Amino acid sequence: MSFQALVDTSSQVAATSKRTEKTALLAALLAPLSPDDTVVALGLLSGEPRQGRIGVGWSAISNIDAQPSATPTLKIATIDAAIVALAETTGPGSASRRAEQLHALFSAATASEADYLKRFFVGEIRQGALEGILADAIAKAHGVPGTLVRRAAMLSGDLRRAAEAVVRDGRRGLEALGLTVLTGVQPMLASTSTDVAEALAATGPASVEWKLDGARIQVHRSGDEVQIFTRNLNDITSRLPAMVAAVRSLPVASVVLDGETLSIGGDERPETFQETMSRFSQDSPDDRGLRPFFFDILHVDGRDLIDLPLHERLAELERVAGQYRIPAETTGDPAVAATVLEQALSSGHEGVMVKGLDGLYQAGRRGKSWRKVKPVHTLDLVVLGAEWGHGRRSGWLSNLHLGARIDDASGTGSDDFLMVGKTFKGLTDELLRWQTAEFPAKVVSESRGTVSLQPHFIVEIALDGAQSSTTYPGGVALRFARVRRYREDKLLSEVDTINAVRKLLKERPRQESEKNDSSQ
DNA sequence: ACATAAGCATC
DNA sequence: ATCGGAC
DNA sequence: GTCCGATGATGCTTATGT
Repeated sequence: MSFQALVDTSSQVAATSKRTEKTALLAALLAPLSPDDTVVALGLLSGEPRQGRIGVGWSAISNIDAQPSATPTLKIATIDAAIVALAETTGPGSASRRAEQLHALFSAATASEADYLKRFFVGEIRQGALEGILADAIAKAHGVPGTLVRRAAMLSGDLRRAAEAVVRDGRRGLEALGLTVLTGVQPMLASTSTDVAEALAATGPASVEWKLDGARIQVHRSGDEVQIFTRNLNDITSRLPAMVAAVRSLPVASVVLDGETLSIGGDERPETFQETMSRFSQDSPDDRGLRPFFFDILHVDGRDLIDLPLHERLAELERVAGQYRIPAETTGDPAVAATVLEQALSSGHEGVMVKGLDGLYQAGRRGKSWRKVKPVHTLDLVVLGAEWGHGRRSGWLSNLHLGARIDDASGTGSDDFLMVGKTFKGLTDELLRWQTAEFPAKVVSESRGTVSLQPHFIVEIALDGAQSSTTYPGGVALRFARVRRYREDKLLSEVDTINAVRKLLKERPRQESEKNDSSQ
């Protein structure tokens, strides 16, 4: 593929917002593929180049023409900041003019930047970047059903594998791709329900399992060989030696398990998510504080289990790894499920998963037979500022800076506020229009895409909880904050206090000595 | 040598 | 992660 | 039902700046 064709197509892909058009453009790119080709398909990523690093974004393209095509590989590259910036900053003009601009920028990139980009752009697809569209495009280009491409990609954990298979062997090659032990499978995801009754109504009789606040793990074992993957199929085997040993001791020759890992304290209660992440992310770790909890099994001793109903998989899981099973109860009764939820919460966990007993393991899908249920908190907070949005939100004030009220012991009502987080979620186009129209009247200053506002607008925020923070002045930050609605009926004195936010911090269990102290 | 920022990961 | 919008 | 795009907080490792 020529550089020019690449630039032309990427510009077009960047310029259209219609999924079908993107698919068609990419399919045209992929159609002339032969097994000897190295082909570059373009994904378009969100975001803008980080300040001072724009030069990095461009040098990628200069290397693409030079890629050797020694092996019959379909290479899918994603063009990140380069194409976004190309579309947004160069304005109208011929593709060749844009190409010249790009070349000028490439030459300004340092050697390390170019090296980084080679790794990043060529031969790698960033997780989640337009994969659906790319899968459709690949299917279209080769005249096979999209579902086949997707299934192959999910089970082999990698769109590139599926693409290679169609290019080389057509439909038959796709159909031959399946679950392979020691190769990551895209994990099944869950949809959300507001309460256990709603979840059970959707699933029917279910396994109601504690939802633990840790990191997803997928464990493969074949003989003595063990591989552990994250949710995005990153290989973290070397970071978890104790877990590898535990898996080696299971009474099987080969197995694929799905679960969660987190840090559990001496009192058997979970540590904070931050603590878990600290242990989980360290490169030279002692992972003994990290415990595995498994909730599914995809393969055992030569048998794939993904197309068996959940209750049969759970029976296998119990047999193979019963000691590591996540706490769960099977029921169709909402009252029983509610009790399980209460137990999970009072034990310090996040909520429950409700999983239909007849459901199959739908790799990579947000299965309707898996529902997560977590309690939702709400707070009334004040808007301290807002940021101008990007992409489809450009021209609108989008991301809100949220403040909690400082408690006032004098009782006269304070109007001082501490920032506790930001959110852009939950805003409809109508709300974006509204706040973009209303906020300017209260602006006190503006700099670098952020406007500061007098405390005036009060907004109801839904959130999952709070976590300790070193970046915010009150020492707490919101977790997964989203806008519910504006509260024009509320007074500033009714804004929730910083202490109310702090109460949402996960409470650590008290030590025995403290319990004794407090009872005196 | 040390401090800060970028980049990527988890949720 | 979550959410709204587009398909 | 799915996918995409726009962004949240935080921790660790590595690159860059002084």
